[in-house]
Amino acid sequence: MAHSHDLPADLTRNQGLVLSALNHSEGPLSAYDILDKLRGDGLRAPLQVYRALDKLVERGLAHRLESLNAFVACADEHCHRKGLIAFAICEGCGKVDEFADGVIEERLGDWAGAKGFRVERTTMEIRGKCGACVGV
Amino acid sequence: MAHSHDLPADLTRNQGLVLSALNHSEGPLSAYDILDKLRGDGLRAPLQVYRALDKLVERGLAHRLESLNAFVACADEHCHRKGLIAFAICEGCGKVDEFADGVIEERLGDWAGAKGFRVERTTMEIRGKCGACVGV
DNA sequence: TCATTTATGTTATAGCATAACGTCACCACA
DNA sequence: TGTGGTGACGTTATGCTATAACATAAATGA
Repeated sequence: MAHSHDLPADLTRNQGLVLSALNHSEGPLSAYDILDKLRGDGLRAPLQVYRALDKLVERGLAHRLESLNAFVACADEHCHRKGLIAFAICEGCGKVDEFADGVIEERLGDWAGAKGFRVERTTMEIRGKCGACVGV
Repeated sequence: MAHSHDLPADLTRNQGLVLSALNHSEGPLSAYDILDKLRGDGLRAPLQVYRALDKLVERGLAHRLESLNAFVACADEHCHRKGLIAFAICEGCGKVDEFADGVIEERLGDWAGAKGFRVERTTMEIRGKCGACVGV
């Protein structure tokens, strides 16, 4: 759902515009979708959007969905969810649900420990139909 | 590691060429990487590669790595691994390790059940450094 | 002050993926 | 025998996603 929390005060203009576009969207947006929404605000080039997205993702204010090549605002109001986040993406309505699971993270850690693999980041994306769309 | 198992007999020429290219590669290949390797065998257009990849992925003989926009041969010799597969991608050497974890799958199922979400497929990709590359 | 860093704007280009068309080989079965 | 369906193939063109390279300007901090 589109939510209306205030943007962090220290965002730059472009970062603020991009985050705001994501916050007001019902679902994920591609960088080019965002650009189209923000042409009226003076943005002209993909790079302006990508640069803003980089910063937002870095700060955890937005997430990249690898399987869609698209971005969503972080669902957590105050945005400090740590560790592995999983996304459930509905193919019906396009909405994305975000959740964390300590057990999954732990299993992953076990596997990595056993293999000597140093985990830097993990993407976990579930595709399917959400409850509302299954009923149809 | 490049391995040398025989290809399934019922692959078409293009599918065989593409799978063979993946089998002989140390790491993931993009569709265009594959195309370049196979120009000598008569392939000319990206679509020829993408069509073959679609079939291979559908049959579980190859996997798509969403976070790389690239593809790998399935690591399982006889290729019938069912359910969720996780990939650990080394940023150092580029190699990909493939594993399955029943517990993770179960946790996912629990979450989905509680939400009424019908899971169709899941991608799980871990980025980091493999044991061999951490030491460096 | 002056050097460093960070954000910005712009053009051009690289890399990934599919649309839309036509052809051909194969196979089931009337 | 032939006829229709299916699935692979080949080709051209195009669209979507992402970054390189270069220039400018503003903020930071020793």
